[in-house]
Amino acid sequence: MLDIRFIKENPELVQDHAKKKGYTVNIAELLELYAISVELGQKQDALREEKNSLSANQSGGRPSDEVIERGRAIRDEIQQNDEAALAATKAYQDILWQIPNTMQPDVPVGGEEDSVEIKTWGEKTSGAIDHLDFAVKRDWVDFERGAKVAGAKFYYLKGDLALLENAITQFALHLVLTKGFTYMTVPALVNTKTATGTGFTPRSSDQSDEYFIEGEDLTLIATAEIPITGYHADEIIDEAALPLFYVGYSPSFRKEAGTYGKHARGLFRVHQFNKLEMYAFTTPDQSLEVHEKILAIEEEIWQAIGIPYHIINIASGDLGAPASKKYDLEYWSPVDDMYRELTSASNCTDFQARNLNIRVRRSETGNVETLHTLNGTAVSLARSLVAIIEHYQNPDGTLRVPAVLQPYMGGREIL
RNA sequence: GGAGGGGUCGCAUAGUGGUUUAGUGCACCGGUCUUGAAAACCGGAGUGGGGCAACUCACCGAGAGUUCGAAUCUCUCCCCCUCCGCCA
Repeated sequence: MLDIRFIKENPELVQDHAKKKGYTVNIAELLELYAISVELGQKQDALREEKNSLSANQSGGRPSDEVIERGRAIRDEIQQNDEAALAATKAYQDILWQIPNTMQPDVPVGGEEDSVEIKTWGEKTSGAIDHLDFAVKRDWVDFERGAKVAGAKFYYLKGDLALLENAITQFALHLVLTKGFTYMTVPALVNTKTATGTGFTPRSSDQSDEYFIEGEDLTLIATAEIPITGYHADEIIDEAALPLFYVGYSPSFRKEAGTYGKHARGLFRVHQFNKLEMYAFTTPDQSLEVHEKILAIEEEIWQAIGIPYHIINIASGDLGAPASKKYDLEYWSPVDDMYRELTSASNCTDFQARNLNIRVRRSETGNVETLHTLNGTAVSLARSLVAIIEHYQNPDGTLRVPAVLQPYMGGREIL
């Protein structure tokens, strides 16, 4: 969520950015409800002050009937006001939670088609066999048995393709580790507080993309970003420790309801995939630079593997609530003759951190402030396999192994 | 899952209804002393909200309750420890 005081000082800005992101929120109503909440809170505080002074004057034994009578009256009044005060607080907070993060000045305004290409790398080629046809012929992937065992869009990876997935993970992990990241594995299920704090919709929402465990306060993670964000919840981190870099490996679960249109075939969009995710906790003044660093690592990975791509600066309408700016790395698909999303890097500034109460203690002043969080995909495995099959296939049905992955495939050059 | 024991301001602890809006030790910051440091002594210091400020409110795992008054009593839940059960 945003800082209510920031909203109070910049109502037009917040309203404008929310609109550009495609969110319908009423800032004027929010501020009105907030004012009511503060006013009721002040009233309660005054009553509590009197209550405290009454009991502070007692030194043991039973106070006079008068004092008890006054105490009862105060207690009842506090209780009566409490309902309205809590309702007012909830009313403004309900709106506050719906307000998306503000954006950085260089975010393009508009919908998906307004995202701006800022860089291209590699050669666009054309004409390749669809990854699913290619892989099924080699008995490398089995969606039919996935459906039998779990449901549509679940799958098995088999043999060399499963081994290649492991090789990609190992290669990317070792590369990221040279950049100062700490490797962690994470809980694949998280509680509601962690999921919603990271910016994912709760169980109650019909738009939720997450799977929920019935009868438990548990959500299957859609990305390791969720448990890593929660890792430092309710902590105050010394400035000297920042930036903190983590790289987490986890399965990712997504319902992907209503996305059965284009590009739904095969491994590109599935209900479960493995992912290696980079994550950073930074001071507010470090996050812009770290965002570029994370993007640079993503580029380094995909240049090393040898997949042509471009980088786009995601337009406002496609950013989502938590991100203040987002880069996508889209690889060039010689099957579809278009770019398709492969990885993503977001600067969520203090939006997630405020939800989960993650702060930094400044070295010089000792002041405490909300820190910044960033996340970026190192490799998203199912999609990585699609890209590699499309670009490294041979006409005879064999697959070349990208040179940097060969050490992780026992030196094999052809699969 | 069962039984028992616990969760207190960074760490360690005191506190079983009213000068506790939480004491003490360690660590931390400032000062005295010292050539400098250590030690000793003096003082300061939690997080969040409201207020221009003085100041004030909330927070002792979370929530609810009893009471004029709750860290302290009651209930529910969460987490940790020990033992048992189950199990990679």
